[in-house]
Amino acid sequence: MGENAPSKGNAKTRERVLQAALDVFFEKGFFEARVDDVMARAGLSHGTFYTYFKNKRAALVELVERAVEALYEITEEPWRRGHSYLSLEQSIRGFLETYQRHYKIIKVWKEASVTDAGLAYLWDRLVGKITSRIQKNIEASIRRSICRKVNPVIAARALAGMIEHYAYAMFFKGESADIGEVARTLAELWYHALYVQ
Amino acid sequence: MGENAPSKGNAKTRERVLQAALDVFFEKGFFEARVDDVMARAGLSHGTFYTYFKNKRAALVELVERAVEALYEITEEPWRRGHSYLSLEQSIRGFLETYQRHYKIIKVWKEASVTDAGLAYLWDRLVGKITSRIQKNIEASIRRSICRKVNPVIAARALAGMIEHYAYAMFFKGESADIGEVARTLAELWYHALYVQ
Amino acid sequence: MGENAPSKGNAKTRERVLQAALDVFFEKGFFEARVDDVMARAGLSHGTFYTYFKNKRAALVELVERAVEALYEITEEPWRRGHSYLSLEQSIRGFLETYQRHYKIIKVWKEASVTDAGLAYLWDRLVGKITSRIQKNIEASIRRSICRKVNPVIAARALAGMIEHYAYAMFFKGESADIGEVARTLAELWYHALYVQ
Amino acid sequence: MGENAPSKGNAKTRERVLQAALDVFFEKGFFEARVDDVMARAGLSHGTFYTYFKNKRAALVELVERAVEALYEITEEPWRRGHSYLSLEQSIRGFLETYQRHYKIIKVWKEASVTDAGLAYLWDRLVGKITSRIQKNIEASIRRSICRKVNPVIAARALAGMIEHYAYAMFFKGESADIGEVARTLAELWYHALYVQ
DNA sequence: CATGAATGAGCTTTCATTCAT
DNA sequence: AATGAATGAAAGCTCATTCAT
Repeated sequence: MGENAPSKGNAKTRERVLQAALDVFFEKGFFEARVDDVMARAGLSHGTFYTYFKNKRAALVELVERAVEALYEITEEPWRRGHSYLSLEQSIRGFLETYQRHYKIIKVWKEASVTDAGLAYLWDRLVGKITSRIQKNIEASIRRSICRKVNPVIAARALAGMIEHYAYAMFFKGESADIGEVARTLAELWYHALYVQ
Repeated sequence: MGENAPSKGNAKTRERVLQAALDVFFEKGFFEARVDDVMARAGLSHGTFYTYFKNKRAALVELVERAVEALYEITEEPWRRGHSYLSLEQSIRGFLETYQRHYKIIKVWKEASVTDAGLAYLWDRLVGKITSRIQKNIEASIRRSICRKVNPVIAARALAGMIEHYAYAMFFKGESADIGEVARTLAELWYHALYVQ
Repeated sequence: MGENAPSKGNAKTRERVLQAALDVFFEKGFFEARVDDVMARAGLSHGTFYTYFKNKRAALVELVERAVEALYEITEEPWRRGHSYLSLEQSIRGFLETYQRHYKIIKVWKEASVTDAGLAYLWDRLVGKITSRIQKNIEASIRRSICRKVNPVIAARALAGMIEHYAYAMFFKGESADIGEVARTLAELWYHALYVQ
Repeated sequence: MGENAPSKGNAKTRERVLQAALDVFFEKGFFEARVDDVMARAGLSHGTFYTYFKNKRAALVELVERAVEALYEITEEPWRRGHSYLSLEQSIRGFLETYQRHYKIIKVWKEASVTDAGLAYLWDRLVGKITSRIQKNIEASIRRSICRKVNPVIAARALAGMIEHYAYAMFFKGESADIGEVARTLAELWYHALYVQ
């Protein structure tokens, strides 16, 4: 990306603009959102936006980059603690909670990705990281014969996709919202899909 | 939607415009596509577009509505022939093939859905139809005790989402493309996720 | 230059826009002139400008290119008919008249050249063409010993510059405006500057 | 002009700003130069500019006014020592050297004059002073019959313009740069253009 | 029906200038 | 005196849509 902001201005104002941008992007949609709307929300003048960001996209990119860092935490811990159903449920729940914590930026991010290859790539890379971790897990399990002999590439993508898709539907389509039960059910499906018994 | 085109004009020309619209929307993206581009592709003048469609969106809606009809075929046949692994694999394969057959309009549709609630609703309704059918299937299976006792709403959404997500990634992100193997793996995951043994 | 206009639109309207552009550029100056001003003068809407020209500069370039063609006539005929004082006077008078005929675009052209290297180049090329013709003339005259032994490069530039400078001052600074007398005096200076007796 | 700077602030800082302004105006052109650029060059903050100058133009005007004083030296000495070819050559050479010594501000000045009547007037007044001195010289020479009977107003303007034009082309268009030879040739042309023998 | 010239609302961006600190 | 964040007027340009021919 690298087209980020001029390093001018006041850090607090910058924060104010970013927060306003996130809110407005989320509420009106990134494409519908006007720089004017953002700055009105921030209580600043239109021109000030350009003290901090090259353009509307640059503000989004900065928001996304911050989220990326936070979201990488998802790819770190989980799946480490064995392949028990329990650890799986905790991992899935963790994912859903992180997703929820960042749902505003995720919504805007995915919206913008539709016409912005750079942003789409960032998302795909994040998903890819998670997926390949799952894939390695499956491969190890197959080697240890505690898992069915499925194509690990396809299986990893399918199961990761199942979770991602559900999270999206749950938070943005207003579907079943009890994270606990969702995590339990998804973990159960996942567990039995792969593991014998 | 109800904002359909006046049924004026020559049917063949209308067809020509629609086909051009589909191609251009697919290639440039719906938002980037200009009415100009569409009509240049159709070999007609810019203004003629508005003889057939109220606006750019109306052409897309018409394309989507046609696809909806065709896509309902997915919701008809499958899952009917028992709950064998085999019928599942055939159903999934059928879904993937239908998805592939309509991939152009699906791509545009999903792209536009991001900022167009009406189009998003149409997709959700289609998915909902499939999902509720799956849900009923699961409920029946549970009743007949041939299936784990999972939350049928969540499970149906998750598994339907898994397939939909995979199809999207496969056709639009250029991932693993051997439909046969994909269908086999997805069916296997699904089958074991739900059915005992 | 080559960044000219879209080949769309009506030829008469294009002409109307160009004429309005020339007038407005001349009156307000190229930099001060707004596309709005031009189109108001043309009695057309703002947006229409962009049917015909990529931007403000493109309209100027088209005006300049037309002038260039006309101005090349200056470089064709003159200085051919011998080196008599009379032919010199006629040539200078011809130059001044042509300059006057195109004074509007010349003023705008020179103004814009200040910050536009492309336009400056076009003017320099035109002047260069005239100058090198004069230079060859001087060289020939020296060879035939009917002219003083001056550096022909410097002399040609100096004399061409003298005429160009005078034309500019005369038409834009409101100085002595009797073309006949000016041409006679300039010719006399030029003639004696070079030719013996 | 009369819009001069308030004589506030520290004289050394003022000097620093002016020097930076001259350099930046020269390098980027007056219109392209940003107050930001000037102050960055001066190693001062943007806002400080307005402690010393009312606006961007005021800084240029101050630079020009200083140059005007220095340039009036051109109008003082020369042409005094008789009408010999030698004194003429020395005068022209002196002009070229003075022009060269101030070439930075002259370039900017002439650039800005294109859209700034006040600055154009200052230049014209300077040129006018030189020209009228030449004119008087010619008139005296005609009275003493050592010079052809030309229109002294036109001749003075033409010859002064020739020198000015050449200086401009020489220093800003990168043409023939040996001042000695140029002065010699220009003096020769001028001398014979006017004086018999 | 087809045409394509004309429209104009609406967005993005720039930067000289101000002014509280 | 110096700072630099904030301002906001102003301009350029795009393109979906209209409508006279």
